[in-house]
Amino acid sequence: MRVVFLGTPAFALPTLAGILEAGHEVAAVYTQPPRPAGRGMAVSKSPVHRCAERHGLPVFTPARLRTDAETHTFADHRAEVAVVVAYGLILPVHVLEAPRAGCLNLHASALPRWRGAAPIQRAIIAGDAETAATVMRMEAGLDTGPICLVERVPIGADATAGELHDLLAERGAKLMVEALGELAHGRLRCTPQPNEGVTYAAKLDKDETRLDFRRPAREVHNRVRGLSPVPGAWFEVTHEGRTERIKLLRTLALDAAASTPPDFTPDPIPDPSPGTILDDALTVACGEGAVRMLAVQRSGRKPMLAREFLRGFALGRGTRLALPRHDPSD
RNA sequence: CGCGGGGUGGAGCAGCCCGGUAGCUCGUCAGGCUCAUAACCUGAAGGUCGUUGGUUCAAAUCCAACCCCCGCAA
Repeated sequence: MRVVFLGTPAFALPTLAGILEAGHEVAAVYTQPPRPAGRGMAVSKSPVHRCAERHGLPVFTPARLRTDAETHTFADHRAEVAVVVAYGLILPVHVLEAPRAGCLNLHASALPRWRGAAPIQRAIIAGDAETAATVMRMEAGLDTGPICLVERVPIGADATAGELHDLLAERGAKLMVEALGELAHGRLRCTPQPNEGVTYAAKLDKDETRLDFRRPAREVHNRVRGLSPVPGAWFEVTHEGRTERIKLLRTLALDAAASTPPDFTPDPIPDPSPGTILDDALTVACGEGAVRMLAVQRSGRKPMLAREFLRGFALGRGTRLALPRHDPSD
C-alpha cells in the first residue's frame, strides 16, 4: 500500500522498518522537527528522521499540521493509509480524513487502559501484571479509536520500562504490518473500545522521578523499574561533603518479612526508619519492607552494578538517605 | 558558545590544590588450606596515568589545545 508514516522516537523505528520490509510504498515520513537538545543544546534530528534519511525517504517536519498549507501538502501524498506511531502531534480532522483507507495507530497499552503519553511507564509504575501492543483506527479523540489488533504481553515483576519498550516496539511493528496486510485485502476488522476501564497515562513529571523511601518497598521498586533506564528514579546522598544524585536503575523488592537476609545483616539497625541503609549490600528501608539496589548510576558516571559502585563509594549500613520534603498536595 | 562531573593495569575508585620512583577494594593466574557462605592464606602477571604540545632538573600532578564518556537543564 501507499502509506504516509508519522513517528518520532525510537519506539517507532521497528514499525517503519517493518513497513518497508513488507514492501509497502512509504510516500512520506512525518516527524518532529530537529530541535536544540542534549548536552550543549546541539540541534538534533529525531530517530525516525535519521532512519528515514538512511532509506532515502522524503521527510517532513512541520511544527504544526493545523494549517491549510500543511493540510494540502499532506493530501498531496495521495496516501491510501497513514501509520502513526508516537508522532507527538495531534492530527487535525482534515489530516485524519485524507487517506482513503484511514489512519492506523500503534499504542503501547491494553486500551482503553493507559491512553495517552506514557503508557509503558505508567503500567509498570502502577504494578500492572500485563499490558499489550494495540493497533487501532484513529479518530479525533485521544487514543479512543476502535481496536483492530491486540497482542497481550505479560509484565514480569522486575521488568523495566526500557525492556518493555523494546519488546512492545517489536511486537507492535509486526502487528502493524499484519494490520496493513489485512487492510490491503479489505478485511481489517475493528471493534470499539469498551467504555469501562479507561485510564490516562499522563506525561512523566520531573517531580515523580525522585524516590520517597517512605512508600512501601513494592511501590518504590515499581517506580524504579518504570523509570529505568530513562529518565531514571533517583535519591540524594551526601558523600565527602558534596550532595550527589544517584539514579537507581534496578532494584530487588524485599517484602517486610524477608527484608533482613541473614548473610548481610548480622545486627539489626537500632532505628531502621525509611531511607536507612540496612546492610553492606545497599538495602534501603522503606515504609514497608526494603529494596536492595542492584544497579545504580552516579551523576557523571556510567551505570554500574551495586558491587562495583560500592568499591569506590562508601555507602554502608546505618547511612540515612535524604528524603524528599513532604508535599502537602500529594 | 546553557550548567556541571569524569577519562589512572580487566572492574570500581584514591592520588592532582601543596610537582619527585603508581595506591586501595576487587577480578585474573599459580599454589596452599579448606571443600556451608561474594571464604581464607601465600605468590605472580598486568599501567604509554585519554591525546598532543608547553613549563621544569623532574609532570598522573602545573599550563594550553584537542578527543571521548556521563549527569542536569531543554
